[in-house]
Amino acid sequence: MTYYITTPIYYPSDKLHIGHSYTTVAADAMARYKRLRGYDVMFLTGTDEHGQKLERRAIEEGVTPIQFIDRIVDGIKNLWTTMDISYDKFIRTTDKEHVKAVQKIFKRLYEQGDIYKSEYVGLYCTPCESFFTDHQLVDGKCPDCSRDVEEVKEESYFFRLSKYQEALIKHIEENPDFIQPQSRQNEMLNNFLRPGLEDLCVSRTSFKWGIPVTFDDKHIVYVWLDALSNYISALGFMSDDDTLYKKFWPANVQLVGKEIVRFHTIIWPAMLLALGEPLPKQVFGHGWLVIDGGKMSKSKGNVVDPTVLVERYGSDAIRYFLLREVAFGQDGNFTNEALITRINADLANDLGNLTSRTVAMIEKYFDDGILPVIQETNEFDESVQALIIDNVTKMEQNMDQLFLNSALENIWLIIRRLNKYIDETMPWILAKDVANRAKLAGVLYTLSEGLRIVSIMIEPFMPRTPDKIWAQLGIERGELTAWDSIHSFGMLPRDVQAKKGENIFPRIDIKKELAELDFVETKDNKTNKEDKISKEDKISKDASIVENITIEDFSKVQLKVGEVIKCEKVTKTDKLLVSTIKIGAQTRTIVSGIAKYYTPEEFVGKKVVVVTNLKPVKLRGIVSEGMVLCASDDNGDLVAVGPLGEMVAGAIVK
RNA sequence: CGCGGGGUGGAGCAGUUGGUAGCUCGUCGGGCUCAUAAUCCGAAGGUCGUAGGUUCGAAUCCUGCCUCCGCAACCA
Repeated sequence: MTYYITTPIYYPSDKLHIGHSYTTVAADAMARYKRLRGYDVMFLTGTDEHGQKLERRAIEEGVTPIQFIDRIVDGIKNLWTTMDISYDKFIRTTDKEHVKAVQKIFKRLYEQGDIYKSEYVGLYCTPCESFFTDHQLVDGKCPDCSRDVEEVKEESYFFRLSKYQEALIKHIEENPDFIQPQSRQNEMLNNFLRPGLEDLCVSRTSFKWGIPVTFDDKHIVYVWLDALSNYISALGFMSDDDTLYKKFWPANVQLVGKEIVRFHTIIWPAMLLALGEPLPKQVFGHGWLVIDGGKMSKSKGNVVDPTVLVERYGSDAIRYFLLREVAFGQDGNFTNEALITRINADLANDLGNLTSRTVAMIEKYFDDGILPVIQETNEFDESVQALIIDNVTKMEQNMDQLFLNSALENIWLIIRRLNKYIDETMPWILAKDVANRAKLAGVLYTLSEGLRIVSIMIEPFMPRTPDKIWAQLGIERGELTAWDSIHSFGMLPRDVQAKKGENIFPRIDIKKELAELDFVETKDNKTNKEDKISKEDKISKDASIVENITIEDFSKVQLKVGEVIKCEKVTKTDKLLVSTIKIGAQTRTIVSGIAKYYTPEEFVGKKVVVVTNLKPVKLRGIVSEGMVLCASDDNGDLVAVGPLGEMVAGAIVK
């Protein structure tokens, strides 16, 4: 039995954040679980190392692309080591084998007619170095700089994506498990497949950092064909030795974030269809960790660095939190408070404390901490055992569907039941009477055996904790820690020898910790921001340093006070308001991106400062004759600027 | 009418095929003392966004509306 699971390959232009860890930890838990179940597992992760952005980043830093990338990739591998990621292979798209495979794939698709050479016809603005489509243009001019654009034909290779549209729809409809969760499947069908696919441009000539097309070396292979191929090139597809490919492909699960479901469920399968290879059995698009309800992003400065957290709480705790807190497939909140609450409640109080009290009682009540073999059962044993076996079964079912959080819930039901069992049986009372020795030993045996079963069940999620529990229960890794040993209750020999150790999960002082985390993280994000700014300085030396201008320069800008006499929302936009503004005798129509901050009603009647000699532009079909001045802060919050006292509309601002 | 996902006790969420609304955290009261001020029991707290409809019966199906979040578009 084989099991092949992949994560996306990450783009090493920056340090990874907690979101990347989330995907990878989930894949790791599955890989570990399947190994424990006896599968021959291949767990692949890696990095996508080509493209213009990396080329540029390297230039900024004054190093070669590979020097730049090597450094980041080292960091990524270190992160995976500290998070106990048990990948079997780490692929880099700069690996020789990968490069060769991509070149062969490209050639083969070309030779069989699935890739053809054509011209990418685009409208190009030379100063802005950008292509635009027809409807992006404003009055036939560049939307960025309003200069003329020229029609440029760039020779490119295209992949016949459209040819596979019907086959894909059919495959998706016939294999409801192919795209999971269901909502993602709907999205793909409604948004992309049914409206129709366009052929995909798969080569570039505008930059060099990539895999050259062998038969036409002006071209390099563009990201799709390059990056997506990793899942099979890693197994030696089209190489001299494709035993791994034969063994593991098609993948059982390809785990991806929801933002890249489209590439993995349309472009990737189309490529495989073209190659005549089987499609992965499942592509699972999980949700995001959001911070305070919003997306994590560098500009917001709310990026969570997993290394900081792992250093403080250990990888098992972080892994547990990630997999427990959010329903897999949906978005979930990440907050430090939720993290610490979970660690305290579930790990310290429930699991950690259960271990402590069990072990402590065995040591305290029995000589040398060894349970006597003569034991008696009690009225609660049966229900406890039944609950354990039931939840073992349910946990396995949940794992097979990738419901990791539900699987963890099953485990915790057992843990809670065991804590309750202690109160029900009251071993400290039994300990007072020698006549109850056998009964007492029976209670502590049930607890030990329950704990042993739990310790095995948590191993896929928390690879370090089981050893600590086993040490306290006097178990060595072997038959007694094998997965099969949890399918029936009572595998643990009766003469348990317990030995108290350190608390496996110390309780955290939440108030103190939150304050410290806050401090550490703000500092981190700040330095990131500063780093970024200083880098930008390097590329555009003068852009970020504000130059002094003369009064003549300033007087080129004509500013006037205007009164908003009419204002409404531009239909089908989120951000645009169109206002009629009275400036002296004339009125003007001005479009502004302020709908998030002002309603049309409250904007009417406001006196604002308007740039009156700005070249008119068309926005969403409306000619905007000027600009309303607004102040905005780092968070993007925005407020319009107006005269502090009474002033007539049309007054000049200077 | 661009696409998709939400709106469930104070907070965060479950509710797979329609049959008296659950979990965790928090709050309050109680029990216990083996344990990491932990644990166990109990209580308060929800007309499941809203208005209709289907049904013997709907958080669960259908329709309209309100609202939030992503994507797309867009920010002179």
